[in-house]
Amino acid sequence: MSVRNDELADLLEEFADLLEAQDVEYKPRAYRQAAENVREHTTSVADLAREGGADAVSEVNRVGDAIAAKVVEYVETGEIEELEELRADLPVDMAGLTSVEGVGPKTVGTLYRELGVRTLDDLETAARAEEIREVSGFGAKTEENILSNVEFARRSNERELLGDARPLADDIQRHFADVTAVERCEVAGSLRRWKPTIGDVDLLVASEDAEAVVDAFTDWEEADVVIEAGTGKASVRSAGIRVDLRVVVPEEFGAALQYFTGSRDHNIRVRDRAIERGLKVNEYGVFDVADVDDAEDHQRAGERVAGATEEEVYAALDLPLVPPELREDRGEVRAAAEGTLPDLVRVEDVRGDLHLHTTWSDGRHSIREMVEGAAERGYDYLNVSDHATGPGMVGGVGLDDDELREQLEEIRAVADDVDIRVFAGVEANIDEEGGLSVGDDLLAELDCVVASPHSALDGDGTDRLVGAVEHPEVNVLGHPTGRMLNRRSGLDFDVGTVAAAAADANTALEVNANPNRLDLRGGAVQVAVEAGATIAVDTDAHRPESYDLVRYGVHTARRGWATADDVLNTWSVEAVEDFLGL
DNA sequence: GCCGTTTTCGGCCCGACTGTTTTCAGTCG
Repeated sequence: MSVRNDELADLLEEFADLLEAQDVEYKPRAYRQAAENVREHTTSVADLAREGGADAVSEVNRVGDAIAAKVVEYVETGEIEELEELRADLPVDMAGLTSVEGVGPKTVGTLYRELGVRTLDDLETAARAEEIREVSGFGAKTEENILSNVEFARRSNERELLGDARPLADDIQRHFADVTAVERCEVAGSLRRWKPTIGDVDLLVASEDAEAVVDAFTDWEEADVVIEAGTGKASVRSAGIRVDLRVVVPEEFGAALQYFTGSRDHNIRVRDRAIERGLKVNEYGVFDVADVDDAEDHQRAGERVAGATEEEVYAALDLPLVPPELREDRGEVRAAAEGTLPDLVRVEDVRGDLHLHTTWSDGRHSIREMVEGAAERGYDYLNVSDHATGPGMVGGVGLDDDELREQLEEIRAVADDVDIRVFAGVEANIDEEGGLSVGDDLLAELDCVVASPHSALDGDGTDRLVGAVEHPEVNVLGHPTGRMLNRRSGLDFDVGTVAAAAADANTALEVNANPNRLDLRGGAVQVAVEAGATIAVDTDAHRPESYDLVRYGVHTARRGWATADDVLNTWSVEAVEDFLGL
């Protein structure tokens, strides 16, 4: 059983928290940065450990010899001796306790030493017994805050889905559109980079009247709780999601937007480039500090050369604007400097959807309604791809070959009746050996075959997925890992291997736009595109309104550096027919 | 513990906010 990157990253974060609770300096940051890079690494770090040892693991950004050795130790033995010692000194549910708003590693350490608090339950009990306020450095207010935040922490110990957070951000942007003090309002942070899950919603507003903006923010009808409200920033919770607002003056808006969009590693690259040019970049602007004695004297030291817009911030560093989706320190600053940033696919480039369902399987609408919905969006084509029966299909949802033949007739009948091209397809199931759940003769009759894994969604799926993409009748590999965000992590597989096979076999790899999936993820798309594979961005719609989810898929593809040329369903009908061998 | 096209040693981002302090610590982003 392989160890997932997430699991390794969680361990390293626990390491960081335990060290921080002991007042160790600098190491916690090192472990945290290593954890983040392990989590985001596009291949299995455990495999690196097994195949190349500590040397291979230390190739991961911000992972050095010491942490690499610990990763190898964990992969080989299932534990890390030093971590076990730290846990013995501070035997607490660190992740659970620090998930309480306002409770960090140091607080955890103090409350364990003073009150023996080890779990969320202990924390709640101590707060109710009014014991926490007796501890030096704590008071009644802190105790009340802990008590009110424990319950929330218990309910939501996971990150928010992009698909939940983005509509909330859309709503507050509409709210701010009517506030005269707001000159500009943009989403920042990981939400602006369209990460599949986010910690909170970051909003940035340009205004000369910060107080009025903060007031309008806390008055927002969707704000359930005001967490804090200062003169230049404020935080509320809405629908269980934390929303952070920052207000800046217009001439610093671009610099602040760049700064708060991140990622941190991207910003470090940008800052390094500034330093090379005798410039300083921070959230207030770009400053020429070549003639300044002490550039660190104050935040706005030197002559301001940029700040009002992001374009001018990047331009001051001789760079074009880097699209937010690329700001992950995966080579984008170098590409920008060399003028080789990709011309990323856009939502409006999409001309059809190749994966959707109807009442024939588990969809909510008829073939005709799904076709008309696509036509209303202005699509040129769509592929009706209901579930076939087979492994992973429960409750009689999937169609057997006879039913699929029957459905084929109805698809052809509807197709003859409408102006857009309707492909007859299926979503077949990939079994554990990489075979399909539909007969080859029927597959050959269909226009566009989507093959997806729906069962046995753990372990290494490389061979299985290669088998599927090499099947001569398969055109699209649907949601390749089968992951469900916050619920299951899905198959592990070597993206490069599957993508190379897919490129050879003329099979597209799907970015499933459903916000619970976003599968492939951006990092994998980047590897796939580099390997020459074609991408399909599909919504897996079960109703016409779900076609709107396509934006999540497109932005995920953008996170993978995909251009419109890389994405099958931005092509013309004729080009898609050619790809499908029709 | 990590990192380096000025460093293989000596630095590590830092400001806002809150609550507890009576000058600051912890958390968060």
